[in-house]
Amino acid sequence: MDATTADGSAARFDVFAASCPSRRLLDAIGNKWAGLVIVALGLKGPMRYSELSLRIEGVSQKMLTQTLRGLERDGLVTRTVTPSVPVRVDYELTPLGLSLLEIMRHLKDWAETHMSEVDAARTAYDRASA
Amino acid sequence: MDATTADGSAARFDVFAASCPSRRLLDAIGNKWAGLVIVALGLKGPMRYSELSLRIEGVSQKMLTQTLRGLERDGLVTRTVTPSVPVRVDYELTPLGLSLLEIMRHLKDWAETHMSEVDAARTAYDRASA
DNA sequence: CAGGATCCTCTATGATACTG
DNA sequence: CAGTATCATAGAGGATCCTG
Repeated sequence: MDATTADGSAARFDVFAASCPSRRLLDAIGNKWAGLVIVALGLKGPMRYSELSLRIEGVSQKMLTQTLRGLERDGLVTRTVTPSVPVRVDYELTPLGLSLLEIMRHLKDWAETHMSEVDAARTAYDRASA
Repeated sequence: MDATTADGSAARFDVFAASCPSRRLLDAIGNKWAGLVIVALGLKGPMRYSELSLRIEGVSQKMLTQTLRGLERDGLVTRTVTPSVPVRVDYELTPLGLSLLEIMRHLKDWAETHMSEVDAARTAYDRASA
């Protein structure tokens, strides 16, 4: 993990450098909705805009669109337009998106396994502070 | 991951419900610095506040303190004060924090493996849009 | 050294209205 | 249906000064 190179030739990754790609990873999945969209698309095959909208509780049109655009730009999802009379648009995970889905599943598993501990710690902390 | 049950009997977690704990997981690691702090603490043993501050490029005092407090509250790190003449404070991952570190390593690995693909997709997308 | 307290600035996110 | 455009706002994040 060298932060020494500016060219990036021999350097691997330095999460602590402001310019490291791994920081952009956090941008990609760290935002409020991207992870949720990826997991939603992982549940089944292609999903329509409206399906996603219904499935992901609380997302606004703007945020859903913005998130999908970002994921498309990053090569994580594909956007397929079918020019029928009411237009139909399907979103689907790319292979790259599927690989990220695996990570999201790890996150999900961690949450399922340890979230109660986090809650307990939080309660204890708050009680001690009060 | 059933989103189908309204009764909640058989349902485990529904990431798509606004109240699901998994959303709070995203809060815990999705913010700009928490993940970085965890990875930093995973590099070696306990670290002092100033060490972390130097290691994590770009963090402000406020954000570092705030992040550490949050992680402590969630039971992911411990805070140990040594009342020497200039006070000394060490932060260290708890077992729970270590388990999350594992996930962070998955994320890091994914980034190292696929970030170039993301960059390529991004470049292509931007070129096509121009 | 390790923060606490303030003030200030964006950015992320949302609500609403409109369109091909 | 699947968005785009616009306006509005809370809160994340940062700069700075101060203290035990």
